[in-house]
Amino acid sequence: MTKAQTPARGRPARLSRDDVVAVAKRLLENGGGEALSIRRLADELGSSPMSIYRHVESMDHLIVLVLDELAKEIPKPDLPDDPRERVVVLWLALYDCLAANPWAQEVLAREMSIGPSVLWFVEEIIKSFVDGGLSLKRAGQAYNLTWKFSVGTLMIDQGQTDVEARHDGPSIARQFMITHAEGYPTLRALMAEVPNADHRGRDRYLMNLEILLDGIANWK
Amino acid sequence: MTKAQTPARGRPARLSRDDVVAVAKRLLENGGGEALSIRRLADELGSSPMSIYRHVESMDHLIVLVLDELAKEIPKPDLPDDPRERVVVLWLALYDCLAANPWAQEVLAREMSIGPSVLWFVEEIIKSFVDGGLSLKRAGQAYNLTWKFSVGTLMIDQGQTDVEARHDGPSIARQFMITHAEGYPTLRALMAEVPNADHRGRDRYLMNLEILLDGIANWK
DNA sequence: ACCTGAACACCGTTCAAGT
DNA sequence: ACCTGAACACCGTTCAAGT
Repeated sequence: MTKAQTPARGRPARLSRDDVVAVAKRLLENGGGEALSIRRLADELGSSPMSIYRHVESMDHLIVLVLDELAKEIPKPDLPDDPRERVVVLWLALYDCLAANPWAQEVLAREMSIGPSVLWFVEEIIKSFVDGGLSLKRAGQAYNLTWKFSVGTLMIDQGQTDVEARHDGPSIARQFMITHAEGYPTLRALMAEVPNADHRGRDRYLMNLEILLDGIANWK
Repeated sequence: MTKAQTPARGRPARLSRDDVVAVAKRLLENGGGEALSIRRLADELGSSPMSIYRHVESMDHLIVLVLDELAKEIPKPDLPDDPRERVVVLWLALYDCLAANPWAQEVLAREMSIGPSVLWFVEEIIKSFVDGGLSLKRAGQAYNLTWKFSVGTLMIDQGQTDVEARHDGPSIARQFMITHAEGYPTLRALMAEVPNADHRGRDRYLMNLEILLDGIANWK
């Protein structure tokens, strides 16, 4: 009860950090990365921009807090006995959460960091790699590799979806590609054989993850 | 000579698209992603912000043009006979260019796209996968997988470096991690065994790429 | 202790006008 | 055809003052 020892003094707090973080999260959920700003947050809370800074240090700090709030909500999956299956199940849980919350990727790009609440997943993934036969150090490296691959996947897939939505149609980049493929026979053949190739989505993520795990299993 | 058929009319152009793109690139090289803005660009060119829009459609369009300018400069490596070695050499050339130009990753995160000038690399990588025994479709998928991994690597490594530079010291996220690792035995053991684990750099990228290629070679 | 208003130094983009 | 100035609707953050 250390808190009760300090008697209430000065103006009573109308806002709390939890309020600020909760509203920030709601703004992101409703309007994506662009919807979050200190000023809009203050509007939504009926306060002045500066009152936000009583409760969080900066925009960067706020982002870390919101990401952690999201991480808390990820349902912890049942863990199979087989270590490799466990890695797949754990990564799919993280993938599903991030894929369902595109704003999280946007803010991940702004401040590349994770809060304490994902540590359960990190712990279980590394442990699974160890159970699968890797040394502790190798398991850490394997975790790092799967993390890089997962972030790359989410960023690129979401980035493509965003660009398509903005220009309603294939992105500027894909148009460039189509227009300039003439000189490149393999590329042209590929575009002819699979013209609507789409490398996005959960199934493709799973397939690529399995390839990665094959490579890791083969580690010398 | 179609151009000469239109006689010069109206005010002569003081700016050109090439000028605009060149100065934008210089701003990025000197000051990173934050240094590029339409207004600063106009200042640097001695013009008003609006004159930029005569030569590029928007900020997004400008970013695509600057990235393509960078891609043009990537030296094309000598290609070994062995298809797998070829893939490694090609990806390392792309990695080296992007690792040497951190601003490119920042703008890659803003507008996820590539211009026509990287197509030579894409062509050669996909061709190498085909030469290595993959079907055309599989080769396209393999390219996409290595691209996702590469982008993830660059983003995360650079993101970590940025955050460390801003807070001069371990990032907020890493401090969270250290503080909260108590409940997680594997994590704690890993931090004790390799306290200064650094997963960044060219050697690690190469090592992970080889793991990926092992997994791809194992494709059923 | 907490909150506010005004200000600083910026953004991308649009509009109507100038040469 | 190309460029400009003024304006619109925003940013994050600092400072000094109010309750």
